[in-house]
Amino acid sequence: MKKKISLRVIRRISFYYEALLKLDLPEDEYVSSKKLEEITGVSCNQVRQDFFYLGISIGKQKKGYQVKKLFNELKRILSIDKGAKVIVIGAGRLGRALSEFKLFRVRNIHVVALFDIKKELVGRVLKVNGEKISIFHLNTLEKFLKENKNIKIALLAVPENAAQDALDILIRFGIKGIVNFAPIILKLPKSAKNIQLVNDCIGDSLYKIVYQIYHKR
Amino acid sequence: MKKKISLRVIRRISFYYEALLKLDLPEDEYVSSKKLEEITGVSCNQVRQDFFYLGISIGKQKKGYQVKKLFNELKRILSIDKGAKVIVIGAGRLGRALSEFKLFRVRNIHVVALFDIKKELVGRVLKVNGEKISIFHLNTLEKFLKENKNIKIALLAVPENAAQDALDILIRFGIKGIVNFAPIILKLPKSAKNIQLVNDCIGDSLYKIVYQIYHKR
DNA sequence: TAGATTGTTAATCGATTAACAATC
DNA sequence: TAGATTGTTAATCGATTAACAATC
Repeated sequence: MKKKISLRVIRRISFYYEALLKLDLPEDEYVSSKKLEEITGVSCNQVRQDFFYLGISIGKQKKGYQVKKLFNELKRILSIDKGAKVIVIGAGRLGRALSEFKLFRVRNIHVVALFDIKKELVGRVLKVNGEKISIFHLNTLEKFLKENKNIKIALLAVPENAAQDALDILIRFGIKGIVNFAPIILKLPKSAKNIQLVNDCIGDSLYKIVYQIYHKR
Repeated sequence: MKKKISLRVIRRISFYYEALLKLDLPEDEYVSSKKLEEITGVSCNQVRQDFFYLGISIGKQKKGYQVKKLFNELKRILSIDKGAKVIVIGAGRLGRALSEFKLFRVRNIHVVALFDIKKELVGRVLKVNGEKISIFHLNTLEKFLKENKNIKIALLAVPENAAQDALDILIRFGIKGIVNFAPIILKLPKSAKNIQLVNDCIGDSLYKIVYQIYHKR
């Protein structure tokens, strides 16, 4: 599939999916774009535009979209059934918070291991929803990834000064997708081909609020 | 000030500011938009466009922007000198991670207290950069805010099912700006006037990575 | 039938990129 | 002077909103 997708579209698709989950309607029920607007706050025009863009054309005039079918389409786009196993680099508070992030479960995304270099963290085991997740030493990462070829995604939650090094290591060991939560903009080395990197600047929204509070008219 | 500002502009302004911090140049040195492009990855055209939009016109042809002056402008826009005291609702891992988030310090943003309802959390004291931050019971929030009128901003890091209630409480007690980190889209009640709310969906970037990994060509 | 809702196109809006005269 | 860099305008690009024919 060649279609480029923006973070905004992914976000809205997520809203629709979560809205359906929340509604918990019978599978043969229908929801209209208008109904989705009510729940998600996304305008019905935008909803239909998104569906059109993504090739979802299962609507019935006067009724809307059958819950079951829509679920399937959204699941397909979000790869919910395939899910994903991810690792977290950095087992500080942020890394651990991400590991237990509830919404990841709904998306079938599982944190399977954390890595750190701090003695006092390595060896600890987190319990998340009954599953045990171990914190390993970073120098065992290469071995770990060789034994777990299906892991392609890493979340980076290390301190700012360790982030670029960690990124290089991840790429070297074959990770294909990285979300950087460290407060620094990382860039992919030119040599990195087919690697996906997103910088997630956690504080941004707060800075906007601060701006608005101080600059409000 | 009436000028609307987008999250993207705020983000880039933050980049510029952090880039200057990192460069740590003498105050009378100059940086050009080209130089800022190198460090931040934002194109020099965008840099100048942003400065133009925000009324920063301190550049000298052939030289660029004097570090000291640019610092002052960026500080002014980001209200760095004023800073902000904020509270965190929810003292789980996410709430605690936010409380110790390093980058907030650079922005002169201080978490001064956390609130929760869990017995085992209430009364605990976090140590962040030498400062002590207490976890109080949520039912002491009203009193706390009455005694600390300067606190206008709250970060919401409670579980999904508690988020809407917590938002209502915050508004009732006079909070003016809220960043919601709970995995749910909150909406302001119609009665809420002059309240700023931003939903910060922490997982989004990961979902995009997952999409790209599975749909890459 | 009349009303509601889709799929799709067109119009608008906003954000980014490009261009360039001014000038140090 | 020639080259570099600004401030600003214009062109382009992308995303959202509006409109509406089709039709159940």
